[in-house]
Amino acid sequence: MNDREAILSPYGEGDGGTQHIREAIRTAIVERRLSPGTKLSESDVGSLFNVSRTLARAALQALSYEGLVRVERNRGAFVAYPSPEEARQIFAARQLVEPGILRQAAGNITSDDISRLKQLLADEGKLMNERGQTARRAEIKASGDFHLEISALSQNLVLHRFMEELIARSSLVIALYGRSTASSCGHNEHEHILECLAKNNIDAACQTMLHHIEHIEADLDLRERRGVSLKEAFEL
Amino acid sequence: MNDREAILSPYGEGDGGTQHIREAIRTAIVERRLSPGTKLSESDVGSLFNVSRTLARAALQALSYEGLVRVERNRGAFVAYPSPEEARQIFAARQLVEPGILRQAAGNITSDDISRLKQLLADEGKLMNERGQTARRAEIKASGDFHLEISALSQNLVLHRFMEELIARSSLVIALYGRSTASSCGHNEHEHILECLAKNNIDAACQTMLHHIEHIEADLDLRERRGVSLKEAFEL
DNA sequence: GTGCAGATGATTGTATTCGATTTGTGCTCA
DNA sequence: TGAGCACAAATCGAATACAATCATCTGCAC
Repeated sequence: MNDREAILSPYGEGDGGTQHIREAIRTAIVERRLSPGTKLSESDVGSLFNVSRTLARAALQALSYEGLVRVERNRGAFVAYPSPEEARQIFAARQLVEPGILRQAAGNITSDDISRLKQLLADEGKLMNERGQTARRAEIKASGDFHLEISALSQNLVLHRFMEELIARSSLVIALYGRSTASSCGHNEHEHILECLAKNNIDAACQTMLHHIEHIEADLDLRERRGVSLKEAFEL
Repeated sequence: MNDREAILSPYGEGDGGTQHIREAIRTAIVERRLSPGTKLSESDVGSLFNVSRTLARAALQALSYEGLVRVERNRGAFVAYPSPEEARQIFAARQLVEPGILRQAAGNITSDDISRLKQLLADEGKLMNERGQTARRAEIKASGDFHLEISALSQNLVLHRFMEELIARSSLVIALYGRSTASSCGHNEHEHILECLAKNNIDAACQTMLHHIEHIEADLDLRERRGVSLKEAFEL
């Protein structure tokens, strides 16, 4: 997670404490430690990180551009509560871009990359066998990381940034609408994609990727949880 | 441009004056009234819009997430000066997503949409025949608007947002590296795409779209303008 | 004349303050 | 008892103030 930092923040990496707060909250959201709808008060965030509201506000603003946080005027910031429609759009976008990204990545991949990815999958596999919330969380994260590694290999920062957003929001969606621990079924598919890449069978890799995303989405229970809006969720 | 506003800002549309400033600067950049490398001092921006530095800063920050503005720590904000590599990545991303978006849009398009788009192209054509900087600027903008209309028809906000970013940055790139007024050659291609859509010949539309983007990129003179950095550009 | 050191001015980074808006609570009155 | 209104608390929105950083300019030594 260390050397990724450079890739994760292509523009204005410094920005003092804002970036730090942003990353921390982002990770917390992706790992499900913050559940959708949770209120993120500027004062609370600020005091939590020992900074003023100014920086907290900037961080929350930044997260709202990624779609992870919803800011309502004069109300405050809340962890995003993606609607089923939003979820569908996110996965439609992934279906659209990921095969293309994979194709580009395949052109740049080295054997070193392949073994590194294999290691990543092995780690992911270990997590799968563990029980408990933290393992489950780490698993969600690791599952996303595979896709991010692929997009990094495409050597296209614009696309990589977009994928970061999509993966983060996907995690949120899975956390919300995920039916089972069936993300484990995705694990095999990750391996299969990697095998195809190793054999330079790019078309098969893309096919598998498409099925993979399809499977993830199929495991969701995309039914409206709320009648009018997510308003009620705040009070809990 | 009025009713598009709702689409343009899916999240947190209010945000007081920040959004206004952001739109104004964004439009100025896209229309080439602000050239790449120009310094955007927080105080200057603030006094220009009669707001405090706080709001100016927020607007610049927001623009930096779109890639239109570059913020350097303790240095300030500058209109982005995309590198040739960045330009290539932007167009690679467009090549990747636009055919897919077009395909989705084709599924939703109505005859009303088609006539509206025809009108848009007609307006664009008028601008092409005019001379002068302002006409050229409006033409650049109109050319991008066609692609944005298509992405709006895809009814996928996530993808639409991404396209907004790509189109805006493309304008910047064209302003920087554009060789001729050859964006006019793209006009015919827009028409051709629309004709294919009208005939429900989706594959041909996608093909044309790919060629179109290719042509735009081919018209660029993607050679590094600066040796070390864009530092010199600031002083001018 | 050239090069380094310190001072100075401008600009950004962050905190604090004041004002506006919303929400929640309790009171009054029908 | 319940609806409506008014006041109070909390939170956000924006502006201002202060601190830190960087760029430049000057002056002195070599």
